[in-house]
Amino acid sequence: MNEENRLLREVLIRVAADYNALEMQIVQLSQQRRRHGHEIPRKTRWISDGCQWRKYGQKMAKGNPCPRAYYRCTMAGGCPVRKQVQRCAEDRSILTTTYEGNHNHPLPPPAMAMASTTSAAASILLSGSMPSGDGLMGGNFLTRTLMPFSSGMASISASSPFPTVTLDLTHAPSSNHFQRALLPSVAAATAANFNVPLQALPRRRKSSGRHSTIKQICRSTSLLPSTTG
DNA sequence: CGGTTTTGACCAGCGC
DNA sequence: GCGCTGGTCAAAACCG
Ligand SMILES: [Zn+2]
Repeated sequence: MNEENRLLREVLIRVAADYNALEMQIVQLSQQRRRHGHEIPRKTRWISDGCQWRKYGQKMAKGNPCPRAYYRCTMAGGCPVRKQVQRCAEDRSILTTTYEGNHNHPLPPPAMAMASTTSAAASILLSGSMPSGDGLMGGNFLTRTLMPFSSGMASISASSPFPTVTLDLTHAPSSNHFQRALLPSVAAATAANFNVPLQALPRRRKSSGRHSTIKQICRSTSLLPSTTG
């Protein structure tokens, strides 16, 4: 266990390093373009999750004055990813975003890089510490995994029935870039390790079929007004 | 003009 | 079976 933890730590540190490098590259590139007058258009600008979302519904919660919005990924035809966003009633600054399913198409480069690395980390973890008896994630070991990484800025917990990851970024620091990269990473990791055979449900309406689900609870620092996110 | 948001209708589950 | 409720459709409005 200790050995695995050490290994995991190294992997995570590596992830962090990769992310830092990528972010630096992005910043440099954007600055260069700004210098050259080639400002990145709003449309193709970086989106919160790295994907384009189309809103397809909104419902008012019964006892809450905060509506719930439903989005669908429009980056590729037939991308089964859905997303629903809900604001907390009392604390308007808290958003709860729920992603369901995994993308059908490649993600943007930074997210992809992070995703692959994170996936590798999760893979190592699974093969190493998991007794592989139940085949599913055995409790909170993903939590422990990403704990040193987050160290108070995010907590990850998983539930058994089907891949469900809950990120609580309520008190995250100013680096919300990190969140943007972390989210698709976790998504891809769960997709890679808990590859559920999509079970061709004939257009079921309810009962969010067997997909990996990711809940993200975060404060809306400046993230909320993201138009398509 | 194309794509997205808005917004009421609609429809399937589910509890009673 | 009935009505409530949450999720989705689709047409119109909206916007760059
Ligand atoms: Zn997608």
